[in-house]
Amino acid sequence: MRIATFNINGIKARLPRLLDWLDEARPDVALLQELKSVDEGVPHEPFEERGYSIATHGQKSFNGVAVLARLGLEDVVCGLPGDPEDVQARWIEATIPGGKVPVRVCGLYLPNGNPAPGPKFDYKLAWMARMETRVRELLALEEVTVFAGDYNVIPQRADVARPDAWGEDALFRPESRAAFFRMLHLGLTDAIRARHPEPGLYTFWDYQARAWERDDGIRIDHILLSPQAADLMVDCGIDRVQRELEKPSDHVPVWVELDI
DNA sequence: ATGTCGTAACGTTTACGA
Repeated sequence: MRIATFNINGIKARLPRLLDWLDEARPDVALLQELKSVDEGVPHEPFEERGYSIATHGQKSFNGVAVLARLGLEDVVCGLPGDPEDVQARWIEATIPGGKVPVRVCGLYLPNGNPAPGPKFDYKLAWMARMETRVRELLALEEVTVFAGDYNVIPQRADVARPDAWGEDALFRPESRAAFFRMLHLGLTDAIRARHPEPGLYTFWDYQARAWERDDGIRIDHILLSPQAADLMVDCGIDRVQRELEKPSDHVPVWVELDI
């Protein structure tokens, strides 16, 4: 089973690109971020034609997450638990049935947090604390669980082309990285890092300043695996070529293949 | 050239978020 995450930066602008990618990469499960649309603005037909069930958690203009799965979707949960006041659409969970064992997938779009310090940075850290609580709950079930999405966190210096340019940025500040590693150290495996130790693996290049042409990238889209999922990992990778196509997202897909 | 996108708003341009 191949599970991919892709921050598409706008479903309306990216639909043709997204469908081409689905036809070519054919992931069994796709977790999408930054729909930038309400649920009604996301067409279901093109996905259903391709054999996918779809669940969306949208919001006008900003954020928005979705999950697509060929084998169907069960027990969909929208929104990160822990704060009923939080209206931002950044979290979706679903169970994928049909394999040897069911897989629980969590798709997330973690807050950017800039400028830091400030209220947006406080929101990011509070959101990460809530996510840690949810991760603890799901890990206690000892199931095959995948947490994938745009974390807006650069874990280490090896994950950024120009580390010194990101020193004060919310994506690279010590508080953000510490919160990321607190979750990782609960027993999760960073799929890409487990299999590809080399530096220079990026998932995002800014549209500005010819960042792609200069390979001035950062690794912020991550797939974290529960121990039961990590034991099933066969391969994983970053779909870098997506960045050089016409009208690309500023992110590229990241995928993992599980033996299930 | 405050550099690039995507989205929404009474919109042929501006503001915001990233």
